[in-house]
Amino acid sequence: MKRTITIKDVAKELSCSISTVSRAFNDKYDINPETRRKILERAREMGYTPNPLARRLPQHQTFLIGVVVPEFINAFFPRVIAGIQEIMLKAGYQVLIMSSNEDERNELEIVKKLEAYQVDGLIISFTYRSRDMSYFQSLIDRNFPIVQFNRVSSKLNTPKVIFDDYQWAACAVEHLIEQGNSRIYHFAGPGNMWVTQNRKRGFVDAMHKHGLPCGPETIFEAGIFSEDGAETARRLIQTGNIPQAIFCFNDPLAIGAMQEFKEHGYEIPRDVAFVGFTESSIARYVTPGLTSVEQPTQELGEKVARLLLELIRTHHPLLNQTLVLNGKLNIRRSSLRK
Amino acid sequence: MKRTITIKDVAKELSCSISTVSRAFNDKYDINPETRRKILERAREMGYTPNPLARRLPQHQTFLIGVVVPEFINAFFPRVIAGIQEIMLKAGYQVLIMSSNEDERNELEIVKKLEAYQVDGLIISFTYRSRDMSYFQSLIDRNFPIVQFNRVSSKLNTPKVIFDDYQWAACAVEHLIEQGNSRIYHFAGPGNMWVTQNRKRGFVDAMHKHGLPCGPETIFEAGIFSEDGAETARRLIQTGNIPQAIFCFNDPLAIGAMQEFKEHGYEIPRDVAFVGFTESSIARYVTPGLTSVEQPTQELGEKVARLLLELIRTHHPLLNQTLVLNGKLNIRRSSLRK
DNA sequence: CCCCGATTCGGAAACGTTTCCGTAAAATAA
DNA sequence: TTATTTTACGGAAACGTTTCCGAATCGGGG
Repeated sequence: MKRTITIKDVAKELSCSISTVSRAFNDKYDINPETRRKILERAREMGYTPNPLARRLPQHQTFLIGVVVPEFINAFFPRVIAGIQEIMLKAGYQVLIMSSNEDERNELEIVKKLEAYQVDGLIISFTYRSRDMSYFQSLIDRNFPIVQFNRVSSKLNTPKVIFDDYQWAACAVEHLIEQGNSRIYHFAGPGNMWVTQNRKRGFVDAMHKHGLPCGPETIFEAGIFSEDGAETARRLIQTGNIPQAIFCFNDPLAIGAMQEFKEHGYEIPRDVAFVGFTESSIARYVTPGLTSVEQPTQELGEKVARLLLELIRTHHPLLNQTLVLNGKLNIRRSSLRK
Repeated sequence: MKRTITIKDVAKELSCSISTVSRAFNDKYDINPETRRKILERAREMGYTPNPLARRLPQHQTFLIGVVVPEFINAFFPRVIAGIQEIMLKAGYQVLIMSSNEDERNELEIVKKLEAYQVDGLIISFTYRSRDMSYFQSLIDRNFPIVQFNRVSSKLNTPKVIFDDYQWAACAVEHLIEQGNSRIYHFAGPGNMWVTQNRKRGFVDAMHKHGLPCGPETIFEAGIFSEDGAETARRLIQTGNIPQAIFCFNDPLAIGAMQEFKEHGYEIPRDVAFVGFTESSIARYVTPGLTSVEQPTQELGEKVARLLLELIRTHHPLLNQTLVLNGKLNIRRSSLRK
């Protein structure tokens, strides 16, 4: 690698001081517009760009923000990240994306790395197992800007952006009820996840509201992957305990379960109807098409990004709100009893 | 944000010089193991971590590498990135992930940003429209370490890691031929992509080898998204020009086309058989399951990362090879005429 | 006891910027 | 004209490290 060309070279070339060159690039008042123009022009010719590393050192700002997600195999998080990038790039920030791979230890390490890299703020969606929040609490105590989304922890007092899981779970279940189903089961997500609780509450309350049974024997902690859905379906089939409809925590769960039922000769939606919760784009491509709650992923990302920017700027405690986003129910064949 | 604790604080606390503290952290020989131990211990107690920004300034190494991918909506690139991270993190590098969103202008801007951030190297997979390689050539001329993968440009003399598209396309087509199909069409990808050419050649050569017709009227430049597949299928259906089997450039194309055929009353694989090329994980969840070529995504990422590390270390021109990876054909119902 | 090499450490320059402070020149006011 | 403010710029410190160079200490061989 050749020696890169620095501010000194430009200063020497134009026989002026480095402070002047710096001022030209930072667009400060203390400079003649004419000289500024000249410097910028000549610098461009010389191929000079300020070294952001050195630049950030005295500035105590890195214009870097860290994003930690539990995975990006499913389409959900990548799309949120796309929304985040959209906003952040415009605001002059770079986004450091890291995946904890659903591993709490990884997660902590990554956050420490990001902290050591002096990121100006952090956007995080937790592992479904994350329990120990003490380190994050200490970060917050040190006034470090953090915004949570999707997989949030209620213990942490930061801005949060979540989807209204409760309402839309209820909506999905009511759709199943409207279709004439009364024996409805719920395949739930991992127990300690916030979203799991909310979707489960939505299920329970919707059932109660219509006077339908929904004891613990109708709720199964299935998990998060399609294999989990298949596994839980298999158990159901073995015991012969088949409901009319199943509301699933997410799409992979639903798709795994549907696959399993189909392989055992059940027809969907005739024998068992399904509703999922979209964290992927495959719902429309399975057969039959999977009715599913759609979340505004891109918008979610943008909201999160804007909140963090605001938090970095003002550190205003009033930002520690919980923003609840709306979605919609995409009705497809898997839930329709025509 | 409170003032962060620096090397000076540690030095003062232990009443030694900052150079000694620095040496302790950099594990250099010029230090008594005993003092080193003490310093490290006390520094940990004080909660000191070296500021990587400042650290990298005199070092002329950032331990940052940039990864530019055209998208990460499909599962393919995220998985490759997972492989890259795996290796890079172990080697002490951070990975800056950026998506060009299939936009050539974006791509160029991102690369310049990454360059300005002094990344130690670049891993890139090009936009399907990327044509102007002059800037990348200039980077290479300046001895900047670049590794290409998947969507590579043959104009650029760098290490490349690609999948053996030619061979596996041929393999996929031969599978269709073995199943008794003779009128086979190809839904190709965007024209200027390297991989498009290779998969197309695989198709053509396999057809020729078995004495089957494969003129230009059997090859359709469909695109890259499921909508493109649906669109192309629609055109075929309108003209009534239906082949026995279709070999698709990728899975989304195949899935979109299958959907379209199904909606028009065709049965798959009875009326039309399908084979795709996996850049996603949905092949097994559509109905019927989509026969598809599987690429070793994780391994690809790891190989790419190792090559870049080697390139950074040695700048050895011998590394400018093209690594060709192997895959496998996952046979599912969409192509089986039992 | 002296000299020399090895070991361990401190001082200071360097990395490429930004920014504070001061000053000369220019512009304005008296 | 002189006094005062404004404008434009240069010098230098600072940011938090690494690293070069030199010095002090120590041990051992002569």
